[in-house]
Amino acid sequence: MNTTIKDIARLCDVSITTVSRVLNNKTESIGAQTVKKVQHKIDELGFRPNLIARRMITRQSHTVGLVIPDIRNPFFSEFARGVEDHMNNQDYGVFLCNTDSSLEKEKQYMTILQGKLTDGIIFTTQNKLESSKSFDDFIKNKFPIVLVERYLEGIDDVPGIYVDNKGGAADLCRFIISRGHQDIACITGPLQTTNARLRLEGYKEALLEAGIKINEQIIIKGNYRYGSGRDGMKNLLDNNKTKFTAVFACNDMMAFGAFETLEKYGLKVPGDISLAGFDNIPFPEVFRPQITTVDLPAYNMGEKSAEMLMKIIKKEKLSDIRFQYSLDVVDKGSVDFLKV
Amino acid sequence: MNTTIKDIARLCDVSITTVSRVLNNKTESIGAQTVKKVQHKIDELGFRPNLIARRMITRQSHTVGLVIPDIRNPFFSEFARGVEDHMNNQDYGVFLCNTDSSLEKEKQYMTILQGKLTDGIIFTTQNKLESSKSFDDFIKNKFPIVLVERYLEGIDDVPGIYVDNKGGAADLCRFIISRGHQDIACITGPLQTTNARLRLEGYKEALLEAGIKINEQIIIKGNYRYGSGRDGMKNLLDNNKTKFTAVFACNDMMAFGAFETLEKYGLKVPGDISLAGFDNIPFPEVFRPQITTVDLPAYNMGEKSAEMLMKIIKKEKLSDIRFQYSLDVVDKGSVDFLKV
DNA sequence: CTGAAAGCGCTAACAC
DNA sequence: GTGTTAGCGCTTTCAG
Repeated sequence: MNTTIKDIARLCDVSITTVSRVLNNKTESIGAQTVKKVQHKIDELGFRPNLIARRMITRQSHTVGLVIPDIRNPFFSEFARGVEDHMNNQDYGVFLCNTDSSLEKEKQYMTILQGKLTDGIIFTTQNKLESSKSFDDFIKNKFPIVLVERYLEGIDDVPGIYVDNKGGAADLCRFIISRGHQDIACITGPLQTTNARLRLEGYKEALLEAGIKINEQIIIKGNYRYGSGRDGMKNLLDNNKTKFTAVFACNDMMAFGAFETLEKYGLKVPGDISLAGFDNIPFPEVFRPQITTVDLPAYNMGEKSAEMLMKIIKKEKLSDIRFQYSLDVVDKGSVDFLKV
Repeated sequence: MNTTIKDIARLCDVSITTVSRVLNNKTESIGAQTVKKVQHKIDELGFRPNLIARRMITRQSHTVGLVIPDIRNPFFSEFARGVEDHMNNQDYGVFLCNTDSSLEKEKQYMTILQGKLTDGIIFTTQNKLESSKSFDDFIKNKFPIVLVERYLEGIDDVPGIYVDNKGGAADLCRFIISRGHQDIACITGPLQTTNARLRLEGYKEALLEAGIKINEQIIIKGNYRYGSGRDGMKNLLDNNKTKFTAVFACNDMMAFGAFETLEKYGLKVPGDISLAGFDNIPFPEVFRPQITTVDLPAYNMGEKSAEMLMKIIKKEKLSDIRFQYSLDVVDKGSVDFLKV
């Protein structure tokens, strides 16, 4: 049997209320002697109050759920750390849920998290259709939730944080164009997802604005994974009849994959082909290749979403129900001036 | 007000016991009609039982704590994923705690986790003295815990999983020696930690066994961080009078740092200097440099520790109280045959 | 087959 | 200053 507040009370010859008060630092109205006596016993026995019981009464779990596709993805581990650090400062804990973006797992976790296990949820997903099914309950129940880069059609009153995918992609492409490139290929993300579509839109916007015609032949569909970058590049090199001098891969992983192919074909980056990605996955600076990219402020986004969630939980007013980060291009030298 | 089991009972005109039974699938002894009626109401209202209340009674949280230094470190995110996957299969959740190896944070988290929030803890730490202070309570309380690569002096009845640091380092150095190298420098980890000491011991063992004299001049103290690899290498190159043809950095991050310096000095790896690390941090294969290293099976270790912890929680018998992984060298070509 | 009642360990009015 | 008491929402004997 575990020691409880009752045991302490008995041992100290006081009521459980008194013990409870000491435990909660409500000592203003208790004799200094009593406090000391009780505290001493608590320390002596190494007694820890049962938080579950406390939570039952106070009706808050002091925990939030963090639902992400995969903690091994550097973006999400950065993000998670941002969440945890902020929550930790507020005396909140984090319950980790990896879903692999599987609808099944997402639902399963959501159900558990709703069971009073958490006071709120930060939810991210990727690589799949933007359905709102998993959220119906949450939205109905008004369960505190913050969405991260999740675009729900027809629903705009759910708090969320977003990045300016379109603007970032456009800026990056403008940068490429400013180096003299006109024939710029694109390896897209999975176009069922809004953020992949937005990046593609940004690409098109920048080209059109520069008076460059969109050539669908050099727009290859990928899925944000390494392999699809590698294969997409192969495809571009083997089957395509249009020339191109630069490639915009819609995320870094695909850019790395594309690089593998370029290297295999004996093409230099930059020099023969310029290459750019998106995400700014953090690697040591000595690593090669270094690919020009667009930075996603993962840690900040984690902190920000934690901050928003806390406000919702504490019923404070949100300044913006949706927050959008603008994105910066990070020049790492993989895009150079076009030689004439 | 939230719906509770009581509401369902009232609405269905049955007792709360009956509702509880339906909720827990103990329907053998209930009329099919009743079950249907109750289940229907539950679905209709989207009712979810309060898990906190349930936990209070059943006295188990179905959650484990995962205490790690930093989820952003690829080793720990792999590890964490292994833990989560195993726990998930057992219907257990994971409560994430980043400590930055700070004693303060560790204690803070431990206290919370012990407060019945979790049924057990998986604990890892690094970069500091192996004191048992944080654990006194746990060990006294017999709180289920699994240590990961944490060596506690004088305590050997606490379950833990370990890797064969000494053997791995020795094998790696034997590999280097087998390529003809005799003058092998070493950049160590922080020697207050047991695992850094063990890696150094492995290095020495391999050299001695090959009849090579240990030269303390080319053993540089590092701290497992990138910067200390970079600076250690500089130190080795600038101030040291003994020649060396290979360097064993006691982890990959330091090896990458060392590589930065070598590159800056115009030295080729391999060719001019052979270089090896430890950990096998996962990066895409296109990346350069690729450093020969010793693989740490992070994901497996996560799964294994989760498995051990579950056995302890369920009071099943552990086959071994301590489990040790043997380690394999991964040749990535950064160590070549010594030119004569 | 079903229900009444006793708690789990704690907090929070409300008394004294 | 301190104690009594009534729950929080659920599970679980034990009766019927």
